[in-house]
Amino acid sequence: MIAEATSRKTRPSADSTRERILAAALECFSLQGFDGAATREIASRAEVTQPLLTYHFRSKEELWRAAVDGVFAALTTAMVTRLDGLRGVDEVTTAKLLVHEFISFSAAHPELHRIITQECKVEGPRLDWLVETHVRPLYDATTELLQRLVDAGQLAPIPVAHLYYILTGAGATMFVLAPECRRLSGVEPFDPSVIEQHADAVVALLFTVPDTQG
Amino acid sequence: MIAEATSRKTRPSADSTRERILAAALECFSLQGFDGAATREIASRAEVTQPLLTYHFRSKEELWRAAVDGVFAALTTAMVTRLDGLRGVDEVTTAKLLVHEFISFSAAHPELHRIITQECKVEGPRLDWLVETHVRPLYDATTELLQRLVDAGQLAPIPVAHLYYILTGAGATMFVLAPECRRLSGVEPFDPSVIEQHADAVVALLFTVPDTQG
DNA sequence: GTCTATAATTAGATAGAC
DNA sequence: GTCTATCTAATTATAGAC
Repeated sequence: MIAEATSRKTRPSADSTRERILAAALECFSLQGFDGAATREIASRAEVTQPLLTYHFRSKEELWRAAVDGVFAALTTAMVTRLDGLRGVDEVTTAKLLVHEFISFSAAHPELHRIITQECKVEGPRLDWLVETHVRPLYDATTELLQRLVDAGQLAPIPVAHLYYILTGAGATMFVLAPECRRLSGVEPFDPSVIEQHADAVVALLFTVPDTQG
Repeated sequence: MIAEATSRKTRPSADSTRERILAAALECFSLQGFDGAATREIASRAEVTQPLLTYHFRSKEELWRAAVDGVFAALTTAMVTRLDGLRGVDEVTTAKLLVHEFISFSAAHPELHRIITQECKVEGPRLDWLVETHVRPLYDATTELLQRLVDAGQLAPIPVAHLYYILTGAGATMFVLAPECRRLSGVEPFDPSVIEQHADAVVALLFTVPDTQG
């Protein structure tokens, strides 16, 4: 029905196929790890055959990288978009709202933390690539903000490396361990009001400067 | 050289073999997950052959359970021993020292959190068993203490399910992501003084009740 | 209690038709 | 761009010698 541009190099179906493969790959890799994920299952979820993965992405390794690129791009977009909406807002309020945004993202995309946790188990080229390509920019931006808040007396005087892992761990663990949380407490972690409540809790604990009087 | 009791049912070598297998199994399962861990590698690390695992533990599944029993037994021992040394101490101080103990244990045995994280990715009988057998007693004891502290005004009024995941996430993540932490910050998470500093930080943030005056 | 040898399954990657 | 068929290697579990 619709005339297609003759200049395009790939068939119109290819884009959506790639997208489906990437979505399936992210899911499988985050759930089962790089070695544990079977390319056949990724293909099956994407409703294509297994050799097609090799056609679109040269190898399992490159497919993994493309899938990881995807989540981090989504995170960056979410954080930058939020920040753009906060021009002129003071730094403490901005930081609190960014923590909210980060926790919302962690709930919507627990794959992010799962992938990092998976790869942090064994030293290797995948961890090298992951940290240097994606995590370091995130860490640097976060800890720079945290340091300014500590210097301004808005955060407890704790080294920023510790604050970083307290923030990310406290923020994400409930969603990464969602099936456990549901069983133990009856709380549904992905309920929007629960996500909100969790973010409020983390912000409340983080942004309360302790008495210097012990 | 040494005369052995004739009444024992297993050879003297068997006990130490079982221990070596269990140690190797815990390491492999925590690093690679149940499916990812190869029984051949577990056997190799324990310096035995692969069919011997089947002899001592009927299947890979039962080996996994035995290995998991081991870490949780170690955690229980550590916490109970610490608690026994604190008879007569007030509840707030006790709680703070138990948080320290938990964080020290998490640093010494990151396998605990790795195993839980692994299994929480897919619903299944292993997760059922893990939660009901080992995690629930831990969760119940912890949240009962947290609730008493909230009621006494010693902790911010946050639902205990949230406090539980904030505490465990904030306490353990730095050690679970140790290779990343090292690269990003230069901080060595397993340095005893760093562990101590991290525990102090978590306690400081957790036990500071926010101003009700916003 | 520990081994060697092997059976049955499944993995990622490739060849080549369409 | 997508498929079927297949190769090679690695997996858990088992049989049976010692």
